[in-house]
Amino acid sequence: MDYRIDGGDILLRQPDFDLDETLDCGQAFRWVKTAPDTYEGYYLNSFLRISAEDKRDGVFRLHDTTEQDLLDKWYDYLDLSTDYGELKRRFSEDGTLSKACAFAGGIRILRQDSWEALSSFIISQNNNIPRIKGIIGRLTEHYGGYPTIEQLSPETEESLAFLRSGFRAKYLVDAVSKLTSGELDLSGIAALPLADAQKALMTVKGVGPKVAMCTLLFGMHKTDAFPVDVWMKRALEKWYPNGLPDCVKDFEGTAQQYLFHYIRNNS
DNA sequence: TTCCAGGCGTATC
DNA sequence: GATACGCATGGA
Repeated sequence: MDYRIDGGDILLRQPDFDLDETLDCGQAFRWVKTAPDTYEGYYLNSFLRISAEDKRDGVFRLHDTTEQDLLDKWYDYLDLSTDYGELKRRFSEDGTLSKACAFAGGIRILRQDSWEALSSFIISQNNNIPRIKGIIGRLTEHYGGYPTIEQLSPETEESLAFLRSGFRAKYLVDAVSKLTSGELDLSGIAALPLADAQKALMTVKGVGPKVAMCTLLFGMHKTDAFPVDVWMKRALEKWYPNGLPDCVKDFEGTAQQYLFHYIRNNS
């Protein structure tokens, strides 16, 4: 990791990283673009303002933060240990993926909190991104931050009406119930093989194959988890009717993000 | 106004 | 196991 301290900020040199493509691409819903090339958001309850200082050289300014926070939080959250240049070289054996990686080469998979990912993607189903952000915004405003499972445990479908999340409220309540009772344990699920983990998550009402895969990919950093939504169905029909190419092995989810962004912005 | 959204539960065959 | 349909809400 290439960084230096600059007053109260950190200057980070990081190739293969674009703020729009990573923080505003539908994998996380709490980042707000507050100025050109500037985002503000949270990992759990840690706030960060990050801006692109020099796009050509891939230099970013992490405002009002410390070396300790970079090493303890943002290094993991922004997945700085992964060499995306190497991954993109692997993916580029495939013609379509080569174009997808060239189209948006600054995508990274954020390592989000598992509960935030599970609840966010429950909210995301049959919904559009602006409204998903609105519901999650009301959620965090109400609790003064992203609510923990414990904070949500007294809530009911009726008491969550302020979210205006529609039929999804009862699904949140069921997830909280199963996690509070111990019937379900996210850290335990993270240790399971992919198919078993997906099956366990799907015991929650409102969690189907896609939401489970999103939880595994974005909330547990299972890079082989491959969420198939309406966009990926179109991509698979169009480009991969006979299955994914071998070059994505173990990183199907990472490849999915490039393909998702590519087909979503080119059709 | 009408359509549709990073799906899923349920009913039916 | 496959397929059809309804679902809360609001952005476009």
